[in-house]
Amino acid sequence: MMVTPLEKARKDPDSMKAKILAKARRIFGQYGFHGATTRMIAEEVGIDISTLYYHWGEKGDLYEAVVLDINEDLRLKLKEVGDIIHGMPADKALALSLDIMTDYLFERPEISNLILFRYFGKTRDESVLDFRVPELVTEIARSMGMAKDKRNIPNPVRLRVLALMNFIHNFVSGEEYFKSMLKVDRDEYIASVKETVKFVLLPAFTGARPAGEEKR
Amino acid sequence: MMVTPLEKARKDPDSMKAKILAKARRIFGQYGFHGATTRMIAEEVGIDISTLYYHWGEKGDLYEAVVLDINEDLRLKLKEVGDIIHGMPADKALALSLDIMTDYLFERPEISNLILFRYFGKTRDESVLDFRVPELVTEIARSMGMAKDKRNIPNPVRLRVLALMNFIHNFVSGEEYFKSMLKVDRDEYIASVKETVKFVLLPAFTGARPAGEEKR
DNA sequence: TCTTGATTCCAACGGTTGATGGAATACGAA
DNA sequence: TTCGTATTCCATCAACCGTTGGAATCAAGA
Repeated sequence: MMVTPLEKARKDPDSMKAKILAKARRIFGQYGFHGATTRMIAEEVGIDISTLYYHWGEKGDLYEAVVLDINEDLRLKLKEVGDIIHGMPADKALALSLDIMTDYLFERPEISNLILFRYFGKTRDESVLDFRVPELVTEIARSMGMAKDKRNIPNPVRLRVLALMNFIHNFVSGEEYFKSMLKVDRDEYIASVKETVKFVLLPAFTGARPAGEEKR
Repeated sequence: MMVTPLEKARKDPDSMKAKILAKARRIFGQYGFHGATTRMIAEEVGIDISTLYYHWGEKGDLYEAVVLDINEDLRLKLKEVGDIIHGMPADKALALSLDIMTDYLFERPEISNLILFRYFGKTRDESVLDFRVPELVTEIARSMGMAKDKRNIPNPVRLRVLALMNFIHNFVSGEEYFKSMLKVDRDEYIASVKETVKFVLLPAFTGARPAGEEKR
């Protein structure tokens, strides 16, 4: 059984492979594929650039590993959330899921950054570093009970799930920009985001009215 | 009175300055600041790279011109929409605004791309190429009647307006990715996006229930 | 026609990037 | 110790980047 470098890194978080991967997540997340350089990453880890190449091969391969790594994190978290909300009424379940995921992503903004980069940016060479978004979308739709046939999620539902995920990603990735625009600190900002997320999403997805604002 | 290169280009759309600017919008939008190269832009226009430098100076200056150019387009369009919906009831006004802006942005996806790049990406050198988002947000909040005091928009309202704009930008910028995920063509995709936009946003912002889905 | 200025291209520059070969170093097995 | 393997660093490469000087070309007025 083949063990990939990524599996090794995830198994032993103290290994050099894992250290490089962790820094690479942050740098790629901040600057995107082209904006990040292998030298920046190596310097961040405190190693020579050739050590980085020794462990991860070329830049594109490291980037791919980062993408897969983040995918796996997200998958695990979604599963965890799915277990927590299991059996709850739909409106409570959604509100709680949104809060948990918002907190989680604010702790790991590279996840949101990288996913949005993947959606919106083109890479100069047309590599196909696939985020497993389709599977994640299916997973969410399933655990939120948004589709009757759990196997075949209809397109409108898919789009709504995407909208829901992106909604949070936007606020996480745009933190610096939006924070300075609103002139609030991080804690205030996160609280406001949670409020806004629920204000916009709950009515559409559960029929609940937001708490006493926007009189009809 | 000083006339900036940007003003010249906007005044005479057949000029070389304007041609370069138009291509630069698309390339910067697709690849971001670092992903785009001056050579790519020059090649797209069909000119030598030094001609580009003759007209626009260094890369950062061209990028700044692109940002300002797009800002102006967006401002004009928002004003136009503001006039159209003037006097309409809130729910009709919002629905119509969303449809118009969605169509508009799908015709000029570089706008959405560049705005999102600005939010989410860092540039290696910390230039402050400001999108006038705060002013645009104020403008929208005002014309949608989302704040009582038109001068001082409260933060929660600002965040909701941002959410509203980003909602559309996401689907416009992610077109390629999402289209292939849903396996639909462009027309179908745009129609679905419009539907989703209204499905999610109308309930929260106007209290309307989406048309006959999601029972209760 | 000659002149002048604006425009365009060719050729090249220094710096940075991704990437590699090979010499050191570390370290456990024998 | 000696060997062998895994790891790290130094030095360097070719390609590409942003940028510029200067020569050629064009357009229009004198």
